[in-house]
Amino acid sequence: MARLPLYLRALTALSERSVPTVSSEELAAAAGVNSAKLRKDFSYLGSYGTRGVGYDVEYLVYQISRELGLTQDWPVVIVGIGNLGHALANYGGFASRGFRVAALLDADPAVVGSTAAGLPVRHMDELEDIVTAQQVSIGVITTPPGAAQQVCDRLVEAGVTSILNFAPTVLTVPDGVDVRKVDLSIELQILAFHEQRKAGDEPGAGDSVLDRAPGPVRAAAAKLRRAAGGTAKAEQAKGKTAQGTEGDLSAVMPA
Amino acid sequence: MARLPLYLRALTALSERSVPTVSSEELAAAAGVNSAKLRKDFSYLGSYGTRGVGYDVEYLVYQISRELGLTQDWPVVIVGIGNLGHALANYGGFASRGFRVAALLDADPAVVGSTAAGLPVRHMDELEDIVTAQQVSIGVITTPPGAAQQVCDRLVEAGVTSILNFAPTVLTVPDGVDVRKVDLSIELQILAFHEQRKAGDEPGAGDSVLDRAPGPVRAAAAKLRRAAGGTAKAEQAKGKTAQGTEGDLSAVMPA
DNA sequence: CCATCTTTGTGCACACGTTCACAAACACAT
DNA sequence: ATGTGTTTGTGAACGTGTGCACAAAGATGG
Ligand SMILES: NC(=O)c1ccc[n+]([C@@H]2O[C@H](COP(=O)([O-])OP(=O)(O)OC[C@H]3O[C@@H](n4cnc5c(N)ncnc54)[C@H](O)[C@@H]3O)[C@@H](O)[C@H]2O)c1
Ligand SMILES: NC(=O)c1ccc[n+]([C@@H]2O[C@H](COP(=O)([O-])OP(=O)(O)OC[C@H]3O[C@@H](n4cnc5c(N)ncnc54)[C@H](O)[C@@H]3O)[C@@H](O)[C@H]2O)c1
Repeated sequence: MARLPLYLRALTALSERSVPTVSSEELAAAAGVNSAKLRKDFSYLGSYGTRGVGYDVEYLVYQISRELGLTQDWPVVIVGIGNLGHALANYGGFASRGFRVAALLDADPAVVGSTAAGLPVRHMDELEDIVTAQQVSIGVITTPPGAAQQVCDRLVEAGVTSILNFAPTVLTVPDGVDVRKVDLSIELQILAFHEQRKAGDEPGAGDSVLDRAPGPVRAAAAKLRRAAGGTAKAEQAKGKTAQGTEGDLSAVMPA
Repeated sequence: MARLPLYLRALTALSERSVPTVSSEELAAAAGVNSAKLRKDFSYLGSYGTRGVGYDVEYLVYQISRELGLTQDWPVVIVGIGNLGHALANYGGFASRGFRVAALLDADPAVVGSTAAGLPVRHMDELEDIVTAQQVSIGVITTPPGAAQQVCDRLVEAGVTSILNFAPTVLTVPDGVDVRKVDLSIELQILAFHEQRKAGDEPGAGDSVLDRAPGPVRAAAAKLRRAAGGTAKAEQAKGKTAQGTEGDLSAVMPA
């Protein structure tokens, strides 16, 4: 399950404080989940606790680490050493969790050759050699969105079977390849959505009348919109033209 | 729903190519979801398409933007201008999606006063004033994990009601405050988990014998572990001591 | 050795999200 | 105006994940 890393983090914190055992209740509180869920997770995992006492912290740490494959360390390549790539390269939290940065890669000759976090930035041409030689199976993509799919293809071709994608792009990969994406804009948009909910429910304060009208009015409205060659009421959209870096909202009010 | 931003991104891409309408099938493919799911999302949202034709791209873009609260722009503060804070400050994708960086904040005097992405880094003391004056409701935490809860408390106290947390910490907040977390280590660990699954199922290759034995052997094993004062078989763990930056795996083999 | 108390492991019901499949609705050509 | 083709909107079945609640298991104290 996806909650194991959470448990592991809570457990290691306890381990550092030399706590010998935890009850499911305590651990669940520390990890921010339901205690029944935690117990079910552990039972499904096969790890056994002791009734009346709880779980042995050290044993669980080892069990979960093993289950997650953290008893071995995983070489990782980072492709696209810009703002985000630099930050990731400098991040110490990876090494401490069993992930080793095998190489930093970029296509820009101006970036290639510089160092980040003590590692040299190497050229994309070396990708295949590096992946093969060091048996890299995990790749991190921090290139601009336009290059992401192309980089992804090369990674997969070279033998990478797990990809962590930071570019706001939907990657298509063959079966057997796992992709996880981290999209900061989406996170913020979700927050904004809830934020708006809190601040009273009057989203547009105007055009909801037609849209919520049932029956034949709907068809009329649709026809109207199409006839106008676009959004009939887009004039209500803010004048913010936003010279989109990725050009996402740049066309709320089209030409 | 959490998929609206995805749809929005696909739709804006279409909008830039001046595509007037899309079928649910096409859009679903572009967003990487099931078409029925997409239709249900839209119907739940209240936006109407036209049967036999599809959805009006511009109209949908506006509708979703409005639903997400993207017709207004949201001031955001970033706290902790280290590696990650810098990267976020430099990221243009926020501004283009309706998010404006209201201020960069840090506690370190060595960092305060420098500039990042053209903005000055200001001291934490100014937090309350900034949040109040600019009516900031969204805060981003990129401090070390130890400071995260404390920073979170101050943000909430100042009036922030939505928090995006990059520190590997479970934040506790009062009701009415939303927290979303982005944890890169967890993402990598999940990938490693699946990666291990692919590479044959022999996680420990040794100690699974006892653990999977049913019946009274379980109790014996548990007793044994407790008596040994820790993991009876942790000796099988790799010798990698990992001088943990956050000290996460540093205690797989305890003292 | 027995009683009591704590905590696990899990059966079960429930709620939610997902997917299929199809009728109604609309466009378009004739 | 009518038929045909396309696509939406949604009812209903399905699978999954979640949480309650409780019996069994073991610890602990007498
Ligand atoms: N910076 C952030 O905080 C942030 C936040 C959210 C999302 N993102 C996303 O992460 C990605 C990277 O962001 P960034 O700010 O670091 O951008 P950036 O422009 O600073 O860095 C991109 C790097 O990728 C390299 N690159 C370009 N094409 C390449 C190719 N074909 N092969 C290899 N390398 C190539 C460039 O040379 C550059 O060094 C973008 O997709 C962005 O949308 C960034
Ligand atoms: N860098 C990454 O790629 C990365 C990846 C995953 C997670 N993270 C997490 O993000 C967080 C930041 O990472 P980083 O690499 O940028 O760390 P960093 O050490 O480079 O930056 C942290 C910044 O926070 C500031 N700070 C410390 N205490 C503060 C306080 N009480 N109030 C305000 N500011 C304070 C520091 O002065 C520093 O500038 C960490 O929790 C880390 O675990 C980072």
